[in-house]
Amino acid sequence: MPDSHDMLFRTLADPTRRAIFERLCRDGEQTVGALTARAGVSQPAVSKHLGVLKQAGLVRDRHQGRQTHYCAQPGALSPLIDWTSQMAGFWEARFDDLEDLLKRMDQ
Amino acid sequence: MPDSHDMLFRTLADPTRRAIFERLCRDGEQTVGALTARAGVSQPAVSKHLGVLKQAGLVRDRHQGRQTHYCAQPGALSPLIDWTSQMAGFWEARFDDLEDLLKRMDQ
DNA sequence: CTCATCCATAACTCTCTGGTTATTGATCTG
DNA sequence: CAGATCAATAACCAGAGAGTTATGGATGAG
Repeated sequence: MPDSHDMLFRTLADPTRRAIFERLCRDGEQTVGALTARAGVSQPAVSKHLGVLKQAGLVRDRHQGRQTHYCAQPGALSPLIDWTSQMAGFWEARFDDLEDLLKRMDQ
Repeated sequence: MPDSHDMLFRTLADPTRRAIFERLCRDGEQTVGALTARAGVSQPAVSKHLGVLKQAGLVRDRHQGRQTHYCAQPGALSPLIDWTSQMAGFWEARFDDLEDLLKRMDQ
């Protein structure tokens, strides 16, 4: 069972994909065509990236006629935030341990 | 010019590498041998991962005799935190815009 | 109905990278 | 000094994945 961090980090590791997500965060809902126009890669490539982003829960799609609108789901970033603060937390915890140790040594 | 986000995301995308970093955050400074013992991959693989982590600024090394000690530098995660909150920020800004719009429509 | 447009999928290529084993350099030990 | 241990590097391999072109299926327009 690959944890959610894994999918999240792997999904956001690609610059093109991250740019698409950023764009959706900045400017809101976009059609595939609009995203393709600025992505610098072909339309199938954009569709594939959107598929990966959707799989990771980072975007939602909405079909309207023959076009598909995608919008960002920034809430899906929370595991990433959790992980980051956990790492920082471990760091501080160990720092506190060191402080305790120094205090005890000081006595 | 690949921004620092890029290197950071790419570095943390690999599960083995991320596990090594997590371990250094949790348990503090470790030798290559100690890390290899729990990494599930060969020593050269661990050394390569540590090289990548170091390149990204996520770890520091300290040579002592014939062994090398590595420790995490969680401060290097800050661009990642910045990026994440920026994405969330864009989201909220657009939400505020929507609120403004609705307010104006309400008048 | 016919043609055009939009998006997704298929099939393929090519590069990148994470893994391996083998080796070397350096340091500790006897 | 000789042998052993630790970590880094070299050389290589295989799989993943990001890109392409080609195609198909569905919807809108004339």
